[in-house]
Amino acid sequence: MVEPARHERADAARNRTTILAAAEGLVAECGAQCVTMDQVARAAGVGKGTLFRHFGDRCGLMRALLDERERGLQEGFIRGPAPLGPGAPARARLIAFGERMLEHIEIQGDLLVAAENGAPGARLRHSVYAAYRAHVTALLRESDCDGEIGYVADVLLAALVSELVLFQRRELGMSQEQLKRCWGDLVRALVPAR
Amino acid sequence: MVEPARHERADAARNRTTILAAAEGLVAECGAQCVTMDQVARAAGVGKGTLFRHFGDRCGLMRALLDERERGLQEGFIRGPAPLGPGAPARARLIAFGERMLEHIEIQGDLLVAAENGAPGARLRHSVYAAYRAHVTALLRESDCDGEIGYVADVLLAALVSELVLFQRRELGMSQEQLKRCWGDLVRALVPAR
DNA sequence: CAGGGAAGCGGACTGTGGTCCGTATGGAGC
DNA sequence: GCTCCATACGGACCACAGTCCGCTTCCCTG
Repeated sequence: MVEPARHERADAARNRTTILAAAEGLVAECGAQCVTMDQVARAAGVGKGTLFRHFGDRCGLMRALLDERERGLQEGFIRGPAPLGPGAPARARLIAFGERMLEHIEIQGDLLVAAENGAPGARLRHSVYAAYRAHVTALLRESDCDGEIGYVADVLLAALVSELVLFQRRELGMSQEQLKRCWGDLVRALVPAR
Repeated sequence: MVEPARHERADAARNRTTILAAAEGLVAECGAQCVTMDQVARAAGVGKGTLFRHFGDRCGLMRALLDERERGLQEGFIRGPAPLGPGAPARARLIAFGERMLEHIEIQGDLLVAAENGAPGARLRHSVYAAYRAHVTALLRESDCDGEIGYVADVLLAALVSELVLFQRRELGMSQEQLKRCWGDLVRALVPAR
């Protein structure tokens, strides 16, 4: 999605950046929730068809807006410094993973919700979920977690779904520190100490 | 929603049942996913306004279709025989709770997804979620679960979100028995043995 | 530099969820 | 049975996501 598949034509590349800039501005201005595709197209001075050609659907556009930061996240998990990256024990890395995600949701919350709110199940089928799942699964395997590792990964990731986290933060009034503490307890309860 | 708020007018009551019957038929025929509100209105011989007056929105209609069965579920949790109902130790009740939910999802899966796919966070704010959350929270408290009980309840319920369960069943190819086993392991890991 | 064809563009169009408001009707009070 | 008005009805109407297709532009080839 972020790569120009083969040879992206000059006008297409120009349009993509224009659209992203316009979308970014509108989202900053009035929230991801209330930005419409027509608005973005108009703001970018581009036809609606072009919008959908580039990003597939609304969620695709939102994901594209998140893409850069999301890639930063993934870099941190894979190659960054411990305890997020390699070097620390798997359980500590899992805890750091969750805390990092919670911080990410804190900042990008609404955008994340907008990006996930697509066709039912689309979120789970998407490659981003697969990547997180693979990461968590690997860490679980590394720490000799008993039981079905894939299932535990799904449960852990379910605890980090942005819709739920925002509900806990805003509706239940939990603080971020509290959520991080709870996440740590959860991981410690599910993953043996080594 | 299921009660005639005060004195429901005769024509209104008639329409409600007609609509529910029509919707039920259409859903049975071609799946909850692909039934449109116009279709239901036409099939029930009723205006669209009437539809929305009675059920608020699409999700409301789907929830109404689920309502009877859902109420059966809740009855079972609260007053039914052990281990689902009172009498068994809390941890066993929690395990039974999850297994019952998994069976429910097995049967009502698509309808549940259609009923949950509303505005972001609406599912969590809805009274049905609150009821399940209260039930799980009470069982956790009863079993002297350490840590933030509310958080653990959210995590447990997140593992039972129908979107996720259907993904695990259909996309990951997990069997229902496997899911029940995993659920049991999850509860046992999070709840002390007493 | 010219020609041709593929890639891209735009905006009219469609389908769907949801609202609005003028009209019809049930049923309470007489 | 009659009157009256809160309640409910219906379908035209709106907003928005997503599609379609005739036209334009880019850029590769010779």
